[in-house]
Amino acid sequence: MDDEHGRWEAAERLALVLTEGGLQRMAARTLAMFLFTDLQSVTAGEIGERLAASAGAVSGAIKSLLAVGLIERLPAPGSRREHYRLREDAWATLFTSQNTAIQAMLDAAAAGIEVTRTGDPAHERLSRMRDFYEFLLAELPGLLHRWHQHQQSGQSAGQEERR
Amino acid sequence: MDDEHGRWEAAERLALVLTEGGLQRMAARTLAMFLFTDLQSVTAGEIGERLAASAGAVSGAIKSLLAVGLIERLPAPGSRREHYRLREDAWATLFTSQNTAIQAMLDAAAAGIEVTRTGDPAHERLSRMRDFYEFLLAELPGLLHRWHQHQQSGQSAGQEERR
DNA sequence: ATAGAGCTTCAGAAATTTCTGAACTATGTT
DNA sequence: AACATAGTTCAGAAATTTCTGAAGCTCTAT
Repeated sequence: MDDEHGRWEAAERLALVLTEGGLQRMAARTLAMFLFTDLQSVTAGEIGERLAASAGAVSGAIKSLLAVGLIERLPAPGSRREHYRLREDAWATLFTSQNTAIQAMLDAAAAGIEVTRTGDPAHERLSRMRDFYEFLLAELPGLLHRWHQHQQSGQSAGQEERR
Repeated sequence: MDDEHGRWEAAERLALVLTEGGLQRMAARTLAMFLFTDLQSVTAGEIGERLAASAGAVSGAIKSLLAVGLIERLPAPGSRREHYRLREDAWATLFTSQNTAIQAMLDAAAAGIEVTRTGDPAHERLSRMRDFYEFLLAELPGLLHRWHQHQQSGQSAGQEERR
């Protein structure tokens, strides 16, 4: 533990996983940095320095992470530099963002059902697809609810610090 | 309904959604074609014709769809052309394929926990991340089980007929 | 007010992904 | 056995994504 080299290597590895998952490259690296830093909050400059990226690239990454709600801007301590940090519910948010993908699939299926005739193979197939995504969408709220309960009931990794 | 133009437009639209979700472009278009065709099975040639794509591109797309288990090769009727069709459980498979992504996140978190010291902010953050993905992974089997039950009990979520 | 640090935007460069076309392999037909 | 059709592979072309660097804007402190 406490292996500085291993830490950033692990961070970059996580960034790759996030990229596969659909995040843009620099956004993924930035998110990983937020996770692996020991600072309570970081500035754009610090991110750029650690990732060896231009200010422009960092700016874009922060913008997109803010947009999807994974990080938040801290009420400025009073200074020139903006401070950001990972949001408390970042993981649930990241997971939930797939709801929109599921809804999009549902819509696509519905559109297909509209333009095909009842009984046609395509119509049947699309109906099954719609059923699945409808089911999935209906299950998600309960799943997140169980997560919050699970969290409340003080499981492992419990001791939070505040700031 | 039964609008040939609208049908393929809807198919291409679904392909875009699938692409956002991480599928390669041609694989996504091919999968959409499998969904929207009225044929019970299709050949590589038919796909290439409909999508106006080269045989090489189609070959690659089929290969990758087979690899993730979304389509299957039909026991050749006896001929030269290979026939393929969408697998019955394609949607559950597509959904489940995210399990590997979740496992990858879990592994990345674990790696980070290894190289940080207990009590460090990063260590705490990574622990919370691990907790979430552990929870998620544990929930998935139950969710798929409920889907299969839901399916059995024949409620096709609406006014569709069965076949 | 002015200076200057930090941030954003954007055009063009660089890197990556994706597709085509042609050569090659395999298989069924005559 | 020879031919022809279906499918696969792969190098290079095309398209797309992503990043840099520079210009411009904003806001704090002097």
